[in-house]
Formats: sequence, structure tokens, C-alpha cells
Amino acid sequence: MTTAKGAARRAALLDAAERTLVGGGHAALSLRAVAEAAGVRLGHLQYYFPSRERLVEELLARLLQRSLDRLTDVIPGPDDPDRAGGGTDGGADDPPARLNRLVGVLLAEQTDPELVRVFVELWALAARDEAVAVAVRAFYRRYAELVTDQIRAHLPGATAEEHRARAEVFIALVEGSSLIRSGVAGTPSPTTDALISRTALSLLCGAEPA
Amino acid sequence: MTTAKGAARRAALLDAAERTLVGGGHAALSLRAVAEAAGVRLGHLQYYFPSRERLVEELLARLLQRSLDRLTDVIPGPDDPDRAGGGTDGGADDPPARLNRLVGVLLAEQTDPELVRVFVELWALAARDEAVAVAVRAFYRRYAELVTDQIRAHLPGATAEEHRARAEVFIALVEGSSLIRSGVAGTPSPTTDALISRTALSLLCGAEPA
DNA sequence: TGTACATCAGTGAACGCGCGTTCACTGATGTAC
DNA sequence: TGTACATCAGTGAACGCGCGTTCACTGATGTAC
Repeated sequence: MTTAKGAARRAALLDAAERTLVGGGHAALSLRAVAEAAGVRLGHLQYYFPSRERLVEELLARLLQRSLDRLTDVIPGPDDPDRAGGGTDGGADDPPARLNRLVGVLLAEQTDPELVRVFVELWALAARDEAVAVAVRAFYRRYAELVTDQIRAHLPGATAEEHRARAEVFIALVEGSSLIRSGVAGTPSPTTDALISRTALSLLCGAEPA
Repeated sequence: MTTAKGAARRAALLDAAERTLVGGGHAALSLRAVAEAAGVRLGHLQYYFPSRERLVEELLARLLQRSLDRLTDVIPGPDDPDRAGGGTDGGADDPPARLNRLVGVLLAEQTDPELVRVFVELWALAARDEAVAVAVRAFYRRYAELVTDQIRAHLPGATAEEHRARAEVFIALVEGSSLIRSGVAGTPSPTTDALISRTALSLLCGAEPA
């Protein structure tokens, strides 16, 4: 269970499960399909994951943790100094280059249709399965905390409640944009992308719209 | 098939299918479950809908058409004069009361968790089923056209491309907000709701954020 | 170093169940003469 | 008005299939003495 070989096997099986989920949605995520994708027999998959529920549970935990790791890579901590002039805008203060980079990375991720699919599946699963809902809510809570930290650093005068609200609306915009930009609910275009970036930056560090 | 009784039966069966979809997601949308919800035998459901695919097809078409009808109710055509002072703000021009009302109605709809669930299911289905994807894209295209008309009326100086981009980002924000406000991906609060409204209004008729 | 044994890793067959689909059937309703 | 017949509305049983789960089994690997 805790041996190196066992851990590698589990990871390989979860890789196969992830490929199956991305390729066919959660309706296609059967134990037989995962076992075939992993090149093992059904009974062996069950040896590592005694039930389908356990497999799905661990798969989601890994997916969300990986997304969170990507976010913490992109969002530097408060000790990391602002790298001014790193972007193409040249301006050092408004909007800061680090926030520009953050928005760019988040939107770049959305060009991966498989990642967008996984998250849409997660939202749908969360509406039915309380265990999934708990994991998804914890993910977005941590996501919002990271964004809130950035907003607080750039708008120290605002209240904590406004920091929080700006972070949540920022996340709403980014997640909604994934629907547009993946082609599910709109037509992607450079003009749209640019307006998404400007609106997102305004939420992070701009003046109130009204 | 085209008789009044036949049409009423079809509608009743689609009602049962919709209740089943909302209650359990598309994984629970089996013909047996729908037949039981409708109080008829499996064979009889099949008499009206020869295959599951046909049932899902007609159900989605009706759902999207109904949402579109609600939108056209809320979004008045260009001939309908602006009802200034209809809202609580009293201001007639900036932001116009009709846009304020539009945003209010759209956000109010999101407090219905069942409606949010249906749309999240639709997004997930659209990622797998090309027929569903076509219907969903057509819905959002029409939705964007309606919003674009409103934006053009209030910002006649901007280009058509900017009208379109503003409409798409507006829709992205509203759809993303449904995730926050339904509790899937965040914590709803009045402060967040207010910021969503202001940001949405700014996209409809405000100055560019940058 | 060798042997006995427990645990780990992996196989293969079978189970009961719900699924979509097929189809022969029955009674009710409309229509032609 | 009455009868024959076609169509409509609805039933019930059976099919093959893929599903998650169970379980007895085999070979490999580690561990104790």
C-alpha cells in the first residue's frame, strides 16, 4: 500500500482513469474502461480501488490538488517581490506586471479543451454527489484565498469584504470565460479575450466600475 | 401525432423527463425513470419517443427555447421605449433602468438551484454529444445577439466588434456567477452580488475598464 | 544459506441488476359505406 | 343508424449488454528462524 511500487501503480491507474474521464466524460468512467486503459484486468484495478466511489474520490482529489499547485506556482506569495516590467506593457504600477501575468496564465490554461471538460464534469458531479461538492468547494475556497491575497496587496485601502467579493467575481468571470473560450457557449475571438483580460484586471486592482 | 391529445401527452412526458433530469442529473435520465415519473409504462413512453436519443433531443430543445423565451421577455425589442425610473435608482440615463432590470432578472433566475443544475448538465452534455453542442451553441448565439442589441442601443459610438465582445464577456460573467451563487464554486453574499451587478452593468453600457 | 510462511500483486469467472430496444398484443377511437 | 375496418393509445414480456461487486484462486515477494 505504501511501498514505492504500490504508489507508482496507483498513480498509473489514476492516470488511466483521468484519460478515460477526459475522453468520455463521467458516464464513460467505468471500471472496465479504466482497467483496459491501464492495461490491467478488472480484478486488479479493484485490488487497488475497492469500489468505484473510492477511485473517483482519489481521482478528483488529485485533479484538484494539481490545479491548486499550478495556481500557487502562478500566484507568488507576499514575500516574492513584484517583477516590474516583466510584461509587454512596460508600466510598473497600473496594472502591475504580476497580475497581468496571472490573468494571462489562467486564460492560457483555458485553451486546453480537456482541462475545461474536466472542470465542467466536476461542476456537474458536484451538483449530485456531496463528497464531490465538498472537494470542489474546498478547492474554490483556497483559490479565492489566493486571489484575495493578491487583491489586498494592491488595494490595501479597501475592506476585507470587498477583497473577498472582488476575488469571487474574478473567479466567476474566469470560469465563465472558459465556457466562451472553449466554444461551448460562444465564439472565441482576440477582441473578446482582450476584454476578458481588462475586466479581470479591473477586478483585481482597478477602480470600482460604478 | 399532431392531435391535441397527442401534443398534451408529449408535453406531460417531457415534463416528467425534465423533473427526472433536474432531480438526478443526466445519469439518472433513464427511460424507466421517466416513465415512472410520468405514471405510464415503459412501452408507452417509447410509443411517443422511439429512442432515448429522441427524448433527450426534444427535452433540450424545449428547455433552451423556454430560456430563450424568458430572455426575450426580459430584453425588450428596439421599438419598446425605455421605462425610465422603473427601478429603485431613479436615474434615467446611467445606468438605464431597463439594463438594471435585465441584470436583476438574470441574477434572480440563478437563485433557482434546479435551473442552474440543468445548465451545468447541458454544458457537460455538450462536451460529449455533438447534437447537444449544436443546440447549446445556437442558444448562446441568440442570447449574445439579444445582449448585443442592448449594448448597441446604449453605446452607438463603439464598433460592432466591441459590441459583440462586451456581450460575450457579459454572458461569461453571468454564467460564471451562477456557479458562485449556487454554492458550487464559492460563497454567495450580498456584497458579491452587488459587485456582479455593477460589473455586468459596466460591460453593458459603461466605459472601458482599462 | 535454506526453509516455512505470511503478505502482496494480479487473474478469471461468475452474480444480480438496470439499461435501451424489440415486438406481439389489446382496447379505444375515428372513418367509410 | 349500424357495421367493418384502419389507426391510435397503451400494455407487458422478453432480449442482450455492460455495469459494479464478490470471491476463490495463483504466482511473486518479503520475512522469521
